[in-house]
Amino acid sequence: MKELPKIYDPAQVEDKWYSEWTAQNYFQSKPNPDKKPYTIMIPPPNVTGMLTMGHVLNNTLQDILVRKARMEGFETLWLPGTDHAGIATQTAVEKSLRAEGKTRQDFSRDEFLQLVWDWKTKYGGIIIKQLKKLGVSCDWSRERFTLDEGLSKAVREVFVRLYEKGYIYKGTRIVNWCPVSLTALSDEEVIYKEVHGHLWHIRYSLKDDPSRGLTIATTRPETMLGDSAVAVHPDDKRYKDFIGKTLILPVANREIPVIADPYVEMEFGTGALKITPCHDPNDYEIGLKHDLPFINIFHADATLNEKAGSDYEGLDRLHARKKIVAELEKLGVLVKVEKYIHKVGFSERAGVPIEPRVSEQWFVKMDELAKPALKVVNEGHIKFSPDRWVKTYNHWLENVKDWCISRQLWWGHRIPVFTCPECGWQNALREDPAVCPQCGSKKIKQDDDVLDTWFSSWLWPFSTLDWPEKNDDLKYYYPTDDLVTAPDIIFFWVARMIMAGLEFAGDIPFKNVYFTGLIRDAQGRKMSKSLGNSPDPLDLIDRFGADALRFGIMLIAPQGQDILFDENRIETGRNFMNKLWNASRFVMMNCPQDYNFDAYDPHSPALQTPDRWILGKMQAVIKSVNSNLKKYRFNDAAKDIYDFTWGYFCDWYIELIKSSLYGNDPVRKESALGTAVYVLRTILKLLHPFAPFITEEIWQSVKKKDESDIMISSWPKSVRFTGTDKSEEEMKLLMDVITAIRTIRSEMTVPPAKKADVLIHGGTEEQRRILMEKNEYIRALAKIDELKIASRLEKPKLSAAAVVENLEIYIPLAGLIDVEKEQNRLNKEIDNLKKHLEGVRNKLLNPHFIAKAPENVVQFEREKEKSLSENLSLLMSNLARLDDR
RNA sequence: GGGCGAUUGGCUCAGUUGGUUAGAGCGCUGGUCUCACAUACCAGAGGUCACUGGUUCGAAUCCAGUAUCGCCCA
Repeated sequence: MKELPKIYDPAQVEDKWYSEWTAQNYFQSKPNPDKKPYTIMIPPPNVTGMLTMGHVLNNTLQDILVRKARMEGFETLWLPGTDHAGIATQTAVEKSLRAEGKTRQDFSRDEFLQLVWDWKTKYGGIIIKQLKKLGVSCDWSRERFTLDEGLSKAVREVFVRLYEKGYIYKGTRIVNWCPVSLTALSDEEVIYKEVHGHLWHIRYSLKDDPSRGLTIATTRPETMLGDSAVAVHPDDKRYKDFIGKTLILPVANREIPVIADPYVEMEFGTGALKITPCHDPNDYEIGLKHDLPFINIFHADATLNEKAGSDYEGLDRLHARKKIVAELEKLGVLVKVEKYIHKVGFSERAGVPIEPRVSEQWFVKMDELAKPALKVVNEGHIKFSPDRWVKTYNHWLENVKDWCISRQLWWGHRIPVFTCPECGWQNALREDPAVCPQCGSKKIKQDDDVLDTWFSSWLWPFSTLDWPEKNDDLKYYYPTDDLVTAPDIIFFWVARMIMAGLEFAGDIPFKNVYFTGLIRDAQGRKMSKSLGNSPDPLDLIDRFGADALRFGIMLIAPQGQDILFDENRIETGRNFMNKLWNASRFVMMNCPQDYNFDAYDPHSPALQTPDRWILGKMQAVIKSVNSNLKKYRFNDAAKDIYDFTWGYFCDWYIELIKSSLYGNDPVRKESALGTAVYVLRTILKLLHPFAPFITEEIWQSVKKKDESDIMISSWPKSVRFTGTDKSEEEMKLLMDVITAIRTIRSEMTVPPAKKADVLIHGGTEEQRRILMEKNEYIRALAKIDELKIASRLEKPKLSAAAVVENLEIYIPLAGLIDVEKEQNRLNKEIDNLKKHLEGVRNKLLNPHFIAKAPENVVQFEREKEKSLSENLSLLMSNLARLDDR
């Protein structure tokens, strides 16, 4: 037998097994009519992204589901891939160009795209490599990318179908504009953050009577250069006679009307609202309604343009704001400045405030797509877990707005709409035309914009299976089974995938959605690059091992709750792996060279009480792990395995069997060793989805001759063994007695090396029989020299006492006993019992309780009362006799 | 403004159908390098379950309200 190191070193093991599994093609899946499929599509990370703790959580969860399904005999496909992350990737490339003093406009579109592809090749593989470090069992032969040929074909097909159906249209609208990325964004890409700003109160005076005027309140004074009106509520008595009059806009000195609109909130600010139709979505609506002029004062990069006047042209938003506030002050029209906290929309990617901008964009009509998507979730065809997310989903879909899908970028799927400048023909096409289909002009031109990245992601569950091509894969794997994702992309992605699945693939894209929590730092803050509070998972893997990271995260990932990350959770994971390693080392050290792993029979009558007991506990843990995983209670399943392995198998069972292993009885030795191996093998299987590497490594030493690797082995089944109930009872008594003796020893500070004598008396004949029969376990685990068990024994002088289930336990401690200490100990125990007993008696004295509580509960309390009072009197008499020296 | 979630030892969290003295890990205290493991072992201390009311024989658990914190939407 090879001597194993005392400390488990994951670095020696993890990469080795990953290469082995890959070499064996274990992750690869092919449609197999003899097996049921189990499919998960990975939420594709950004191709140029780096692995975050969120990815670790999300992908570990998927790997657990997938590895378990594989062991259960499903034809398992976990399909991986990445998305092209339009804005993020293009921004990254442009940034690197800027470092060389260049912009994308210095290149042709094709040249620039080549640069992005180069960039993708250089950095694109990183996150995939990182995922492999984590141990995920994806079918890499099927890895997809949202911009690859097949997926692009799907995107184009979908666009054309929607266009032909009239669901895609082009329109001039006010949209969310990112002044850094210089593109439109969808509503979902805007994040609202609380900002400490100001509310400036500015007086606009009447043209006809400058002594009178209206005071408006605004958070963005610089936009007043684009004002077209001031609106008041039609019922607002204060302003009734202003309606229809003309105001002079300060600084710009333009004339603007006062209009009435019920949209204005009378209570907010001054009740008078400046209307800037080009720079606020609500003002835009009012502008349309009242046919106001639209004055755009911003360039695309949110610097002011010539319409803002020569004093302001070229300034950015914030400089213009400062300047105009100073000017208003000088003019004496700045009435008041209040501090004001309000929400401002920021660009999700660039992190700057978005600037509403009127522009021509492409939209998808959503209302018809939303209806069936609502239905399948509300009728339970797709289940959300936790199910409270259904409400959020419903709310969004019931109020869904049209989706702005055009982006003013180059990196992405170019919108397949072609226009002929000669004859005005326009259409969306599946193939690029050489000439205008109508007039034959060669000047036919494709739209310049690309599609929102999510316009490819929403097709992911079927585009990855080569839709629109009809093939066996699609038929076999679609609909997929589980989707694991974070709730922050429920609108971006989950809802849209459901719509797309129903509309294009003709069925739901998945049956279950599990929403993970978000990982936060130990102070509860979101992990972010700017805070620098996000640990690098690769660094954690280096230090603790992937298994420890995975298991540690699973232990702290309660269902659907946010997770506060703390490194010592990963330490707990590492310690557990080490514990398992050493327990396995112990078992193997006791296996003879030629040990036959096939010979063991868990039903053998030769098995001892501890053997049957641990088999019973194992039984329970298999059941519990199964039921918890079914309910997506990953942390509970992890804890089941942890508690069983550490708390029962290591702390008790291994200690209990040492006497058998080191003893001379071959039958007992065989039973103990066989059971230990059998239980260990089961632990490894149960743990394998959580900690694939270490379990595979250990498995090689305990597998049977004809068995292969653990990752393709079979999932443990619940089997009933005989005699587990009886062994459970006996073991409980044994463990209680051992713990009681240990407690006395510890509290009386009997040195662990010193063996003590113990006398046990009282109790029932059956109890004494059990203790007699198993006395060697008590001797070994409680470190006892002489053990006497009888119905009546005299309490030795100078001894400490404990009571367990009406058995009295005495430990003679001549020379060691501290009478006062023992007195305190007994008194404390007596107080405890008294308090408990009082509660029980109060219940029993309550006639309503006796009358209304179920019979078994009443009976239970009666029995409790009996045993508590007996224990109490035994302890009290021991206390009384303490002075007998 | 609307919705969702959280509040349980010093910290982070379990507690599933209301019923045993509310559990765990970390931290803390005392003792052990005991021949698998000091990344360990043994023992212990520590909680009026945010607050107020209600339902019930019985509430951490169900209901209503309040407070604080967080998230989403407008």
